[in-house]
Amino acid sequence: MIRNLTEQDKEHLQEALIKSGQKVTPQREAVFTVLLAERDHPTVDEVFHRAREVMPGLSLATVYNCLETFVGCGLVRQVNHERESTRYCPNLAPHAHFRDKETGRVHDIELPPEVLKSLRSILPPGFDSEVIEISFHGRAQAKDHHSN
Amino acid sequence: MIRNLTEQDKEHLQEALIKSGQKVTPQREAVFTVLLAERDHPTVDEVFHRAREVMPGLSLATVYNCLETFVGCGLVRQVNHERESTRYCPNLAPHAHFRDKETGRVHDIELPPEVLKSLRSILPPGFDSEVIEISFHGRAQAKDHHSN
DNA sequence: GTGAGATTTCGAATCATTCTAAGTCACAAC
DNA sequence: GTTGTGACTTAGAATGATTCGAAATCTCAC
Ligand SMILES: [Mn+2]
Ligand SMILES: [Mn+2]
Ligand SMILES: [Zn+2]
Ligand SMILES: [Zn+2]
Repeated sequence: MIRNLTEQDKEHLQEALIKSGQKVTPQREAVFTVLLAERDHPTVDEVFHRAREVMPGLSLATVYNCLETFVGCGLVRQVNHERESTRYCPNLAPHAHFRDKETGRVHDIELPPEVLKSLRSILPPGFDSEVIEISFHGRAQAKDHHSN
Repeated sequence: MIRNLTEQDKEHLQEALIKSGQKVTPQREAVFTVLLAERDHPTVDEVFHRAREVMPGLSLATVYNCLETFVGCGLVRQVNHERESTRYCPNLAPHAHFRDKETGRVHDIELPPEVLKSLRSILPPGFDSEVIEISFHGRAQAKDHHSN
């Protein structure tokens, strides 16, 4: 289920952590591994339970800490939908999120550069945006449970 | 500070409530009045304190109830930014939100139909979205504190 | 005016997240 | 090799926005 990190992913993790003056720890590796294993935007609690299977002593606080660290060094994004638990996404390409009303599942939606550009263009002069979050909410036909 | 509702706004409120089988109450009128008075996307707590000035016995639970009712009958929208308290917006035109990193203020950003359309177009077949939320986060030059 | 149902109110409960403080660990300096 | 330092992890308590439960009050059709 939870495969190990590829060499490439391991380097990605190491580089990002070390570049921001932080250490590579077994807990961070385990949490990062969980995030990359499935692209289903897990909650903290879901990450916690998955990571525990491979590292039984891991604490919930540490999962919170790891995820915060990853967000801080740009390894993952937080995804919020209304008042639900925060979810985490390791997809660094620009994309929107679609939350399926029925299943609760969150899907990545590719965001072409020209659409991103047209979105930025609606900002009046003086508004300078660093982050844009786009989220859809509705029904998705369940064609493929591996889709993201 | 808090003006009374115009006849038009009052009718809007009555119509929406009655259409969905609910009653017009003094509390609901007070909360709605507060929402329309300033377009600054207040939190529940802010609505509560403003409405209290005009109706001292009003309870926080009722403010939660009223706002939930209004969202249910389409009179206002909820606005969420990350993990912060939910804010409320009476602007029913399609628009995006811009949260100013420095002031915390939330501004409405007009959303032209063609941009909305280009956004919808990124959804793959089978994805049917009822709600799209777009939020920007960054710095805005404070030209006009009345802007929304 | 009455009664049924909706609404309001207060306080308690929930629950995701953050905080605190103590225990571990990695590793550099001596 | 011991020791010191700072970063990291851990368990549990605290926080705070929101929701729930139950009793009191109001509203409106009859
Ligand atoms: Mn689906
Ligand atoms: Mn501003
Ligand atoms: Zn994603
Ligand atoms: Zn708005």
